[in-house]
Amino acid sequence: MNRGTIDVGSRPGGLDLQATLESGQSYLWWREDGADFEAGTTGDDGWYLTTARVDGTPAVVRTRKREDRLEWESTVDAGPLLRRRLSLGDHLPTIRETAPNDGFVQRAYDTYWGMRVVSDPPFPSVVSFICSAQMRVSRIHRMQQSLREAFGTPVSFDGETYHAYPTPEQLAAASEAELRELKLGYRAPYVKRTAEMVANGEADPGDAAGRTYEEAREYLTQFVGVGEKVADCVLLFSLDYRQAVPLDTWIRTTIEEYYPDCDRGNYVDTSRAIRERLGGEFAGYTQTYIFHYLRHAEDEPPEG
DNA sequence: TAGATACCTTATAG
DNA sequence: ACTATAAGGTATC
Repeated sequence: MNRGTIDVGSRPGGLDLQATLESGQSYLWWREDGADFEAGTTGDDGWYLTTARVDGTPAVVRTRKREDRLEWESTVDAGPLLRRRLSLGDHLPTIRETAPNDGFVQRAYDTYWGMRVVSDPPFPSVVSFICSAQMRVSRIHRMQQSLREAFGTPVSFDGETYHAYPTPEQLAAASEAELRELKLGYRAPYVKRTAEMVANGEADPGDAAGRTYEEAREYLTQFVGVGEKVADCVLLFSLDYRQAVPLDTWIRTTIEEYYPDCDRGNYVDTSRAIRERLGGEFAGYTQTYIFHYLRHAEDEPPEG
């Protein structure tokens, strides 16, 4: 068993672990206490678990926050992995500086200050967001758990057996019927065909990185089940395009209510307009705070 | 090229 | 109880 701690208290903005992991950015983590992310259970002093691949080998990691330190235990040295996946190097005050000085945006930042935009591995991120179409957050999460348990490689850790997130090859080998049994619905063939594309080398979501933002989004839409919105999610939550603003039903409501002039009637132009309105470079970061705030704290009184 | 429609399944509202 | 509706949309026509 490898163990370690990471000081997060001294990092600008600190770390709100629960908000980071339960805000619908990543579907690759689960709570050790088994509580549903939508159950409203508060506090981030319990363990969160995930799997990862280190040099191709499946690993298990668990982490929790104690005071100003992030503690972790793992089958491997998980320090570097956590720093990256949780974006601990992001300078939150600099990011917040770019956000508009609107009341509800500032309240969102106040409420979840310390929440970081994650950097998930590309393939699991693509599959997660293909599954997200017309689906509730809790069920997207459940689907990824089902995929891991049905098709992932078993890994032993601390006396328990876990399952790594399936590889493209493992998902490509699954039948559409098997995927439908896991309640993926019409997303089942999308997941299978995308996994096949990656497995046979036709394309790789990681290859979108390095392109300009809009070219990268175009590249990702070649995968089956990946449209503009899902592509933006992958760019933001996996490939470090912090300007990407996924136009989901929540942000569309926000645009309607607060920024009606940004509605240009189509995805690409509306996306560009709201991206500029939310500060450009880190617009997606701000969108993530807004999304989480609208879903969970809209009725809470403002802080201060 | 822009617009309408079908699509799995489940939780929640009415 | 029972039906309608919506859920972090996309593919297809």
